[in-house]
Amino acid sequence: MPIDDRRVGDKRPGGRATRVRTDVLRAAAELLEEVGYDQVAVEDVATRADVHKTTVYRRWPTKAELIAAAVTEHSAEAVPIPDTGSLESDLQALAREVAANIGTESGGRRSRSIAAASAISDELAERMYGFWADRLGQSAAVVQRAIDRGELATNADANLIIETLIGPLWVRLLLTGEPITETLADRAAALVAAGAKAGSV
Amino acid sequence: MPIDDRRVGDKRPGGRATRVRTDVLRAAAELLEEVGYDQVAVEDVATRADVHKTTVYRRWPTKAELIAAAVTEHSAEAVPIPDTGSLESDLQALAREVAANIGTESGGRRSRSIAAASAISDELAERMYGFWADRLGQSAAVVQRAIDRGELATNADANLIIETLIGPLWVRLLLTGEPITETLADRAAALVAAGAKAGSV
DNA sequence: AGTGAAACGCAACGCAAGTTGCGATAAGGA
DNA sequence: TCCTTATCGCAACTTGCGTTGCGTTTCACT
Repeated sequence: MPIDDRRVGDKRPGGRATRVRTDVLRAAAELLEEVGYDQVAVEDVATRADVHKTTVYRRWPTKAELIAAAVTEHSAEAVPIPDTGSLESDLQALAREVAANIGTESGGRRSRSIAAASAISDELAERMYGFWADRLGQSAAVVQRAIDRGELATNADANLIIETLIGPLWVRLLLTGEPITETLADRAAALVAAGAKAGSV
Repeated sequence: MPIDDRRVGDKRPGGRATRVRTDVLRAAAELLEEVGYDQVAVEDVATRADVHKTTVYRRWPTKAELIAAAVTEHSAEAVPIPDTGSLESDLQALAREVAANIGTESGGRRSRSIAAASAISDELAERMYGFWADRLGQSAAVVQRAIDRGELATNADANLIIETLIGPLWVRLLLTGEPITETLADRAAALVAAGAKAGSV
């Protein structure tokens, strides 16, 4: 259970406590993208945030908690859900978005660390699961709109379609290590869109 | 670079050295499936294998190397590539196979640890990439056969199709944590098969 | 059987992660 | 402004991973 439950609206929203919190999370996110989860030392995070090691450990009991907090803080920012008018282009936009996020050197390192979190501890895994279920659930809206437009049958599996769309990107990131390009995103989107439509006939 | 380059045909294939090797790798694989990567202590592996901690460290310089060796040893065993006569059923068989491997409690823990390896060190990641590239490359044969049969266009992207097939399974394992069932495998196979055929028109 | 080389067991060590107690400081309200 | 409380800095400590040196055992080959 994270000690860090400070949010906007708490007792001291604008004081030192909040500044320390944001500084530490930012430093953690930076280091994560630079060297990867395993190479991140909590003490280095503290140093970069101009804070003492003890302070970090008091807020986030373990390195895993700290990284999880930093990642969710960063990723919770913007989740643009495309609405271009057709399933193909919506899926393409989604896939390109994911590819842009995990396809870069730093983004890849960050994303790999996220995935690795589920292997660290079951408790941490649960937190990440909730995060992703929510995020993919939001993306599923494009499928629902396609159903509403009559592009897909009413029984189309929105979750499966989204999971299958981003699947090859994550497989490349975590398993084969092959490059994650915009072209790949486009092809995956075309493949999944075609399959979804064909399957819903 | 792993010290462990002993193979069948080496200097002392039947002696203590080989027994130690197999015992340690088996113990490591067991513990990995029981508690997950992060909770595996090298000393515990040594104890379970009735071997001293030092011996393990001499063969495998780091915990990551040890786990990687244990995993590849286990996974390199059987890779049945289905050949049922149609793309749909071949993809279904492949997906079911993967689902059976990563869908169980222990298999899931093992697979998560494999994926986490790419976040541990770049060197270790390279090893795993090679392993998976080879494995998925073998699976791509079913797509090639479909092309040969005329089910798919000659320019069908075999790698993409395989990556998209297993994608949703791995996404569930690593991101959303949702159950990985045979039904899911069947649906993913149907979706990808339909998409591959539609896209190749 | 004997012999050199390789591998193992054992104990001790170095090092970094994570913890704890206490004094100092900053925030919010009277 | 003053006072209470929460938070931080600091230093010392504990713990466990990974390492090293050395004596002992086992293997493969005469």
